[in-house]
Amino acid sequence: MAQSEHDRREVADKLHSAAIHLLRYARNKDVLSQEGPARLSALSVLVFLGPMTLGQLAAAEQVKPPTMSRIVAGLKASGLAKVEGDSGDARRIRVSATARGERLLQEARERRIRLLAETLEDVRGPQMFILRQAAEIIEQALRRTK
Amino acid sequence: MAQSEHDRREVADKLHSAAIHLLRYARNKDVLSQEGPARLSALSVLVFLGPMTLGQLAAAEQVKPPTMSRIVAGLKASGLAKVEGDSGDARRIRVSATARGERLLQEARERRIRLLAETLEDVRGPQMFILRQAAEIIEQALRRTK
DNA sequence: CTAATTAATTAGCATTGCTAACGAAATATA
DNA sequence: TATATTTCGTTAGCAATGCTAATTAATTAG
Repeated sequence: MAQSEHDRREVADKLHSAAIHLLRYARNKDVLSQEGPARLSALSVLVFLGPMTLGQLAAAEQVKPPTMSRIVAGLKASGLAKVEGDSGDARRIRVSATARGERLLQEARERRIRLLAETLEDVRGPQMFILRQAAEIIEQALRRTK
Repeated sequence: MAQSEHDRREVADKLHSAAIHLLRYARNKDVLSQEGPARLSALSVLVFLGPMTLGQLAAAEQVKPPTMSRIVAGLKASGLAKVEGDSGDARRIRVSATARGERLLQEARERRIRLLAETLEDVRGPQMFILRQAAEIIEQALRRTK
């Protein structure tokens, strides 16, 4: 069954709106970590995907290298990430999360998730299943597009 | 059937991640409008909820008044919003979208939606239904929490 | 009529996005 | 091999967006 263009756009619009509202709500807790959203996001990439070069990190975060250069400098200054030279190519650097960075990220993540979970408190079993599937469908669709 | 705390957190985490990725992807097209995301978002509030004071707009966007003051100044400078004195309380201002603001917003919105709709191209009927329901469940849950 | 509150702005700071220009290192080519 | 090109990261400088503190003007309370 082919989906009509109209249906797809309507769902796209609703999803976009819901995503904005969900993140705006979750954002409030990130303030507690004393680190900005760009740094937390980059840190989470380092924690979950492991060490990588600055360019790879910039690509993963979809920002330009100069932007990531400053984000990494900030993480380094806060002791959340460390930077080593790449063995084999002296132009590259190897960025990785420190133990403190991993801890801080898990805490920030905990807070966000707890906040969102409270919001979902009244959502019942079948609806929870729908949400779980929806998240999976979205990620798959985005992966395909990339 | 009571949802376990563990399940709720897992779904919250997945939704958070999916929302981040979805918005990061959609963001790219907003560049075309030559207006930043904060201005487009404020403009959309004006377009869909109608004229309001600066304080109301700040509250709707969950930012502080000085931030909104500058956003409104930007919109005004671009001819996308206009500002009038409030009849009855000279401290207040009445902010509203101009015709050009409405047009630009619809165009930016169109681009975003079209981009996301393309991403959902391969999503079939039943899954589309899940996404539609998910968006609704999220909005409802957030409305209850607010 | 004064005092307190409220609405918006201004000033100043930090973060985060960009492009342009640069330096250093690696790779391709003549 | 020597030079040219490409690649990687940084620096400099701009704009947008978030904040708090302090100011101004208007309204409301006492």
